[in-house]
Amino acid sequence: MPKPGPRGILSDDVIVDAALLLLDTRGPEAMSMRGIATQLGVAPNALYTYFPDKAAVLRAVVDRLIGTHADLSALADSSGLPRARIRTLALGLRAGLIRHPGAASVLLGAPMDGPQAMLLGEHLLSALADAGVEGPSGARASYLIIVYLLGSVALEALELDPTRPAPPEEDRIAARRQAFDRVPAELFPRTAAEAATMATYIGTEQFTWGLDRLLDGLGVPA
Amino acid sequence: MPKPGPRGILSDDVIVDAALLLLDTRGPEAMSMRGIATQLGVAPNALYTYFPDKAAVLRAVVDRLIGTHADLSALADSSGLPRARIRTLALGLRAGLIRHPGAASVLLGAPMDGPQAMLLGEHLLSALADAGVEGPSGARASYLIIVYLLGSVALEALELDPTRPAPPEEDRIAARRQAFDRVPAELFPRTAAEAATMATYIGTEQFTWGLDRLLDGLGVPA
DNA sequence: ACCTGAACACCGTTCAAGT
DNA sequence: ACCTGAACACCGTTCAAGT
Repeated sequence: MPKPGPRGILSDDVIVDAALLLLDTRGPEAMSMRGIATQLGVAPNALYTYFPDKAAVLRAVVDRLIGTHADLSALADSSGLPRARIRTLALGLRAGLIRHPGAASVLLGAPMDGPQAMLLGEHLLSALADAGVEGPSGARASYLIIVYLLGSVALEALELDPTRPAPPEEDRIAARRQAFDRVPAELFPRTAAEAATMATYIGTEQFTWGLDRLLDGLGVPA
Repeated sequence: MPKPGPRGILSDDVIVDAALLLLDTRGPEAMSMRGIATQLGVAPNALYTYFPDKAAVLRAVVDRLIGTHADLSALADSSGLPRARIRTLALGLRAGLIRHPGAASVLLGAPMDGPQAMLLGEHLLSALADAGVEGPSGARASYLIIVYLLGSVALEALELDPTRPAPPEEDRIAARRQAFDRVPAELFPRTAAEAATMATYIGTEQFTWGLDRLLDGLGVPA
């Protein structure tokens, strides 16, 4: 326990690093102000020099996740087809976020108003405009895509253990299949009948299928 | 502080009632095991006779919210057009959930595997089948609609004060408009240009627009 | 400005005990 | 089976103080 005073260890970035490490290794509950401080070898209240409260730390974590996993260069590459660019962005961002099994509860618990989130929105509007979806429709469409992306990740993350890396997709689907096979067909006949498909709700395949239906509905040409 | 022993006050339902009351009046953070117990005039650990842990209470709260606000009778009424039935269900459920400003964080934090959620899924499959969306596509489509619904509510709830009833929609849109008017046009030109539409992201209008695009993409006839 | 020590008002959960 | 009292190991945040 050293004396008080500047030690030159802490910064916004270092605090977000420590928060993410805790999130990935020990889950969202471990991402506490006290936990982060301990991780950094610092008193709990030292963090309050850099962030006004825990909510501010969470917002910074959200922006970091988006900045790290949203491939804006692919989205911005105007030589590619707009639909392909949007698909690449969405599939990559989803995959990156799923790799942080505890991230979903943070993503939908803190507003996406950081600089990286704004940048993502800007590029998305641009790609949609290239696809002919412009003006108010473009704005609505970009929000719709974000809602779908975050909603998918959140629902999928509910079945993951936030304290460990996500298992291979086939294992997760097999686990779901077992769960749906136990659904009583007398009470829920249609659910039971589609148990095999229900099991593939999660995963890249369902996400891609839904994204394509969405882009169809938005009139983004294939 | 009475003596220990049965008092005939507690039950699963009464505990969920108290949890919802706290959620609506004092926000998700107030919905604690200790808070619920105090609300019921009972020792904190008394709840553990009825629920194994807090997560189980949250699952029960989620199922109650769905059961209360999902109008299954309208969805099941096979005399109506399938698309209209699905729209009525989705719009009603969204409106009901938004009325609990703190509910979103709970909805996407606990799995939707309760009996009311299963029943909703079953009816949704049925309405989609009536619209010609059957088999695996029907299963995928029903999940897509749920993702959109919950994602919308969650993102919209981020801007609400969970400790107070949601203000009128026009007030919320006006507040958003002011926020978007402050977006620097040099950094985010497209975002700034669409500020007026961005402000209407939230609300019934955006939700309805997105739902219709979704149903279009799913091939549900209008 | 940057950090510590100590404290305040909370958590979820468990364990032993009483009726 | 149903409930209490007391305790354990935690939280976020604030305040006064030291460098």
